[in-house]
Amino acid sequence: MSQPVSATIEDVARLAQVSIATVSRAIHTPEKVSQSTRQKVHQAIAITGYTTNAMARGLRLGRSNMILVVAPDIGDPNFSHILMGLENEARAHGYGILIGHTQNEPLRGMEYLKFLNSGQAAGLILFTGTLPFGHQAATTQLPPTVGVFEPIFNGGISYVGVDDLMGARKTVDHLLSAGHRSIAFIGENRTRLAYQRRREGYVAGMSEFGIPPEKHLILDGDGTVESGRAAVELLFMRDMLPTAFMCVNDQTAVGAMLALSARGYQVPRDFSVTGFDDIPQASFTNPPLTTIRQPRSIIGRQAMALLIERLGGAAAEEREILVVPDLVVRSSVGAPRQRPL
Amino acid sequence: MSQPVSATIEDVARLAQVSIATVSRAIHTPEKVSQSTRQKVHQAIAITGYTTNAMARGLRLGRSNMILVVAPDIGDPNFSHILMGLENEARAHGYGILIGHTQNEPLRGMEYLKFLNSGQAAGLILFTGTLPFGHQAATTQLPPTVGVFEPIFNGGISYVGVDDLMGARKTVDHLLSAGHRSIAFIGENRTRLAYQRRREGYVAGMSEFGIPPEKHLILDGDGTVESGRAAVELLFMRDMLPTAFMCVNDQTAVGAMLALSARGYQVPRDFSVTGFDDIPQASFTNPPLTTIRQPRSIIGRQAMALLIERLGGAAAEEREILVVPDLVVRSSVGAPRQRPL
DNA sequence: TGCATCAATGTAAACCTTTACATGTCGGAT
DNA sequence: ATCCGACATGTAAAGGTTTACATTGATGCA
Repeated sequence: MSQPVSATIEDVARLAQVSIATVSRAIHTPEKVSQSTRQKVHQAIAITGYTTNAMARGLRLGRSNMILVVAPDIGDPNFSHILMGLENEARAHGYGILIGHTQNEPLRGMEYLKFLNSGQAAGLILFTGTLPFGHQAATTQLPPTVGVFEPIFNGGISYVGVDDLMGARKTVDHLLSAGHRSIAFIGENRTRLAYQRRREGYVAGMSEFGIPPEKHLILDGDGTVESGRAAVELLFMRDMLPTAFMCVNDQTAVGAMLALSARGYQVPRDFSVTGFDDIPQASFTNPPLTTIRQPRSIIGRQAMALLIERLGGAAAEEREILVVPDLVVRSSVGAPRQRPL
Repeated sequence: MSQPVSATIEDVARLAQVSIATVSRAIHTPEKVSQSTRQKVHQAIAITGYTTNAMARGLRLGRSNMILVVAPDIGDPNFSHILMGLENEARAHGYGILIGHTQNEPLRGMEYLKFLNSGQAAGLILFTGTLPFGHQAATTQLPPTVGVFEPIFNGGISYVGVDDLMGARKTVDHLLSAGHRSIAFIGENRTRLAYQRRREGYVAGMSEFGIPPEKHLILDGDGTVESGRAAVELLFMRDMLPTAFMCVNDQTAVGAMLALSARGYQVPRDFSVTGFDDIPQASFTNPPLTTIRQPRSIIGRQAMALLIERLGGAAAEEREILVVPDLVVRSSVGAPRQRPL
C-alpha cells in the first residue's frame, strides 16, 4: 500500500547535512563525533523518526539480536513462567525472543534449525533434555546455547536448573523438625534426572539426621496421580505405614492424599504429605499442599543472562547453575500421630 | 571461534558452476531453470548445506518472516494455549514468532515497536484490548495486525475472539433444560467487553425462553473469587434466592461455591453453579465445575491464518471472527431443589 | 539465409548498515 | 615556516540476497 516507507540512515544524513557514516557514528560511538554534529544528527533522527533497520544491521554485523527458545510444549505452565524470566532479561539487553516448540517430536526441532543456520537467531535456549536436532548436527554447528531445567545430554552445554537435591533436603528437614521419623519417599526413577536428585536429597537428609532410610519405604511410581495413590495403597497392604509421605512431585502427592482420604484418614492429622514443584493446583488441594516452589522466572532470568554473557564473547566453559528452590508451607504437614491408627 | 561460517549462495554457485542468479532461481522459481541445472544446483546445496541467509533476504525483500506477538502477560495460561495455536499455524507457513509482553504497562509496548519499525517483524498479533503503542502511532504506521481475544478499540483492526454471547446462551440453555427457571447472573461490567457479551447472552437466552430476567437477580462483581462469594451472600441477605447461579467466569463461580458450602449447602443438590473459561482449576473444584471451554488453540490458529492472509496481500477490510466455545459438563449443575431450603 | 522469438543464463544494481581507510583541518611544537 | 598528531568527517567496500535487464544460443518460420 502507500506505506510511507520508513526513514533510512540516508534520510537522516541528508537532513543533518552530514554523511551517513557520521550518522552511524553519532548513534553507536557518540564520543567520536563533535558535540554540534551530534546534536544536529539527533535532531534529524527525531524529525524523521528513524530506526535502524535491524536486518541490514544484522547482515552487516553477521549476527542478530534474536534468541531462539525451543521447548517441548509451550502450553506447559512451567514453560510460561520461565519464559517470562527469559524475556525480561533478554529485553533488558536489547534481545528479542523467538519461540518454537517441538511437541516432543524430535524431528520438529529440525524445523527451527533454519532460524539458526540462516543467522536469524544468535543464541539458543533449550528446554528439552536433549539436543533436538538429530545427531548429525554436531555441537560445533550450534550457536551459543544454554539449557534450562534439564541438563543436555549430548554434552558440553551449560545449563541452569533447579537444585533438586537441596529442595528435597529442605522438605526432609521440614518433616523431621515437625517430628516425623518414619518418612516414606514416593519417587520416579525412569525419566527425569531431576527426580533422581530428589531421591538423593531424601536419602542424604535422612542419613545425615541419623535415620538411614529404610528400603521398604522408598517406592517407585511414574510421577502421576495414579501412581501416588497406588504407592500408598501398597504400603497399606504391606502394613508398613510411615507417618509422612514425601512425594517426588505434586501429582504424586495429590494421588497419595486421595488414597488416604478414600481410606478415611485425614491429612495432616493422621499422615503428613509433601509435594514438589508447586503446580497451580497445589494451593487448591484439600488440604493445601506443602511443597517446593520452582523458582521459574529466576531460572529463566539466569539462563538468559548466561547466554547473553556468552554472546558477548565470554569464555564458553561449561557451567551448571543451580537455583535453590523454596519450601512453601501450607497445611499438609503436621505433627506425627501419637497413637496407633 | 572457528565457526565454519555457513555457506553462501556464492559457494553453491561455484560448486554448481552457475551464477548466483541461477541458484536463486533454482530455489524460488524452479520452472525458470532447466532440468539439468536445477539438479546440479540442488546437489550443490545438499553438499554445502546451504541455507538462505534470512537477514539478507529480508533486507533485499523489505520484509521478514517474523510475526510479533504482544501479550499483557505471558504467564497467563490463556496465553500459552493461544500461543500454541499461533505458533503451529505460523510454522506451517514458514513464519517465526517473536514474543513480547507488556506486563500491563502501556509504555512497555513501545519497546516492541522497534521490532516493527526496524522491519524485523512483518505482522503483529495483539492480545491487549488496546493498541499498546500510544496514540501517536497512527494505524497507518502499523504492519498488518490482528487482535486476539479482545477487539481493539482504537479502531479498524480485525480480530479473532470467542463468541461469548453464544457461550452464555449455551450455559443458559443447559440450566433451563435442567429445569431451572430462577437463574441469577453474577457478572462484571467494568473491564472486559467479553463479560458484557456474556451478560447479553444470559439476558437473551432467558428472554427468548419466556422468562424475562429479573433485575434483582443480575449482580455485578469484579470477576474475582471474592466477588463471587460476596454476590451470593448478598442474595442470601436479601432473601431472594435463585435455584442456579450463572457466573461470568470460573473465579466467580469458585467464590459462589465457597459461599454456598460455607453456609452448609451442597452443589448441585441445593444450588447449581456454572462458570465460564474452563480455567485449569475448574476440574478440581468440589464439585467439578460445569463451564464453557475457551477454544484457545483454535483461536490462535485462526488469528494467525487471518494475519498471514493479510500478509499475502489480501484485502484488509476489517473482520471479526468469533469462535463458538463448547460447554463442558461436569457436576455443578443438577435439577433445581423441589422444596424450600 | 535471415530474422524474430524464446528459453536459459549471466551481470549488476539495490536493499541499509557499519567501519576501515582516506581526507581535511587545526593547534602546537620545533 | 614546517611538520606532526589529533580530531572530525567523508568515501567506499562489504555483507548475502533477489531481480530487472542484458546476453547468448537455439529454434521456427518466411
